[in-house]
Amino acid sequence: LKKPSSLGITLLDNFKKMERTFMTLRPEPPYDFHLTASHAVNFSSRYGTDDYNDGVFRRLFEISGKLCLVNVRSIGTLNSPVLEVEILADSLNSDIVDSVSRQASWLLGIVEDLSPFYRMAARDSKLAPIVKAFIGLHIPLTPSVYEGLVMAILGQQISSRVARKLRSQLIENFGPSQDFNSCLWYAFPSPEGLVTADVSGLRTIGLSTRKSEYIADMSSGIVTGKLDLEKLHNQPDSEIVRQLTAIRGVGEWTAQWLLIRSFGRSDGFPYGDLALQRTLGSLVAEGSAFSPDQAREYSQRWSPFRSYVTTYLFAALRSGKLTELLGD
DNA sequence: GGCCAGGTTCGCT
DNA sequence: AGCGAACATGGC
Repeated sequence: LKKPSSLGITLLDNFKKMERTFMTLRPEPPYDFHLTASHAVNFSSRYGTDDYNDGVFRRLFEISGKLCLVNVRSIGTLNSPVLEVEILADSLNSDIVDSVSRQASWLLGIVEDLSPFYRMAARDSKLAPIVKAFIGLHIPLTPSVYEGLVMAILGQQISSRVARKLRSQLIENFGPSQDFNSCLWYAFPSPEGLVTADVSGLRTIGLSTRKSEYIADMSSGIVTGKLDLEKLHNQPDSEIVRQLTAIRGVGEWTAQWLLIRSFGRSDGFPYGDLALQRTLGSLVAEGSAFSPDQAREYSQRWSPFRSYVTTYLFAALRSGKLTELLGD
């Protein structure tokens, strides 16, 4: 089977029993689809279940037991953005289409209004050039808190490269999959799937015993109903952090990360993050990294938009443009 | 081979 | 409260 990343746009040619539908979404301008989709896949062609190649963002969703492949492309502009969403599945109904519409909107950050953040950034001479270079970047969000949590735990402490490998391994070993025209696509594993995988199964992909336990325990909590992550959407930031850090395997870094990537809050700030500390150092302190306390202290000036600051700084870092944007 | 990487927990003072 | 070790793996 071919890897999806090598796939052209000829996906539909041989479809016989597949159903297909289209819809359009209108993001809050300014919206840069290429930047936002690139960020969603971490500036590689594939990240977890998400794939971005040839200008098309693709992801396999599992919606009430049915697997749906979603293809999104831009048919608008930065200031007048329009996205075309194509949905493919064995069978479709209006509930599935509604659900895909909601999830795709959330995933690609299309309802976020960036203008208050841009007004603040314009008054900050350090931040302004970096923000300017990524105008229209919205924050991609995880379809479920569970997915964000599992992905964050996988990424704790290890290099981003190792983390990426673990993430694809997790999906390819334990995620539901379906063949679409000789391309195998994977959806994110369900809590049930990872409970079945068990600590021993999770360890086989290269996770430490401890991380395997975190993930297995958390998945089991969701299956048994003891843990309800989605209900945290109704809570204030501080309460989300409090309840998340009570989960074994979740510390402050992970909780702040989830505020940004899974709850869509504007003011998350993972000040314990080594890469963020170094980036802040090169931004304001001539190169020497900030301590966690310094980072948190300095970041106060960016409240309540620290999720965006974090995202734009990482975008600059990961795209390799940070140094050139700093030298004025 | 040693050390570190987009942390967290656990067991010591 | 604060500090150090252990954790799996890949890259330099």
